[in-house]
Amino acid sequence: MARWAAGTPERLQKAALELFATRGFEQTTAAEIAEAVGLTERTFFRHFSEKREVLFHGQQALVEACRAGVAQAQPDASPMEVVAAALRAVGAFFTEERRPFSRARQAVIDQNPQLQERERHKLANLAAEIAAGLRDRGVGEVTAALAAECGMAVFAVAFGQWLRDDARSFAEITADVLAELHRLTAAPLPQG
Amino acid sequence: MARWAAGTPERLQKAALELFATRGFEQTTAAEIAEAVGLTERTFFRHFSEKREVLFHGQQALVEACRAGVAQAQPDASPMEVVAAALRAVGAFFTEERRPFSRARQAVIDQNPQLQERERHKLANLAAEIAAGLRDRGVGEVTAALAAECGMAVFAVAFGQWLRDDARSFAEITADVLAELHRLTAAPLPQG
DNA sequence: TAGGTGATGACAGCGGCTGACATCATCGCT
DNA sequence: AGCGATGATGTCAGCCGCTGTCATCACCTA
Repeated sequence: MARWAAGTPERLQKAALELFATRGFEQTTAAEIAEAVGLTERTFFRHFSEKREVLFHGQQALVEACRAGVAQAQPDASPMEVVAAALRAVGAFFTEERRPFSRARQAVIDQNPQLQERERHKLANLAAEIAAGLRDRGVGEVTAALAAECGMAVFAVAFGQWLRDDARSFAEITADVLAELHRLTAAPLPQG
Repeated sequence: MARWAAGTPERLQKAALELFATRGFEQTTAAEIAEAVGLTERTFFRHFSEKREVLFHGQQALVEACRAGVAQAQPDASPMEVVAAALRAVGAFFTEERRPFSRARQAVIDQNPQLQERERHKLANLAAEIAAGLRDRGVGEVTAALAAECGMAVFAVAFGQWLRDDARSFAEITADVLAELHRLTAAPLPQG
């Protein structure tokens, strides 16, 4: 057990989410979030490098799930198979219990461009992670980047669907969106 | 002709690019940029909503080229054909004369996460623009979003190549990357 | 020449974020 | 029990990004 009250980042995140939801992101100061859990502004910034980061705490697990998914793909898998493996692994992160929190969090993010920007940034990092994994497997630079970016595209679309559709799991939705991607690009381009 | 010295945003951008390149983005204050062209910090922020925006001045033309590309696509074009049309239109923006500037600008952006974040944000806006155009054509929500995001993926990869490869035009590279996308997704997934 | 318009300057102020130093609770060791 | 090490927190000062407000000044129009 910790010396100090454990879960400080989590408590800050919870308080921040509530304050952002009621007052809005910009109308909430870091000092107010800290005060809500009995801490000071300075301490807030010791736990989070930026005010926005308080909403992204815990996402490291997602990155690692993604990395693991890439690592576990068959050695002879094609780039898109590796990407699919990464997406399946990511499905383990977005469990059913997580959905309410994700929804509340997304509602806040949808209200603020700065937060959307941050979320995109995290997504891009995820893509870079996958691309690096692909390059390690000997996939060419351009192919790796493209496949990873497409994986990001699928993820972004699937995640949005997952938040809306209570009836389907993240894995199901992702599989559908991946299939849709293959359908979309099935016909060759006339001017290709 | 204007009442005041014309091209103030352009002059600020030029000064900013030079200062960012030598000192770095964070080590350069908005006041310094303004002072470099004989203006005050306050005036800088009248031209640019944020310090970062000084590097994105002029990109509205890109958005409009993109929009025009979508509009000019054949009425019966498939989603990916529309995306390809948008990418071709965007090629008109990245002319040969623009390459040196783009390269210098990118070198600065590559050095700073905040700027990378901003660039991704702009790219996402572009994708949203294309997606909206697709929806206007009756393409379903999910398909539109996915196709647009894939277009963004192709653009991101192609742009990187364009900066590196002096010998090829943006249009050529984009066509290649689009072809690569179709190659990547040609084989159906085993678990699809 | 007078008045309108719009870019700029000057100033005050908030909030995000950081560095530096002090404090204090807990842990491990004796 | 006592003691030093460790690490989270508090306190304070300060820079910078960014904004509101009002004054100023250049230029245009009549």
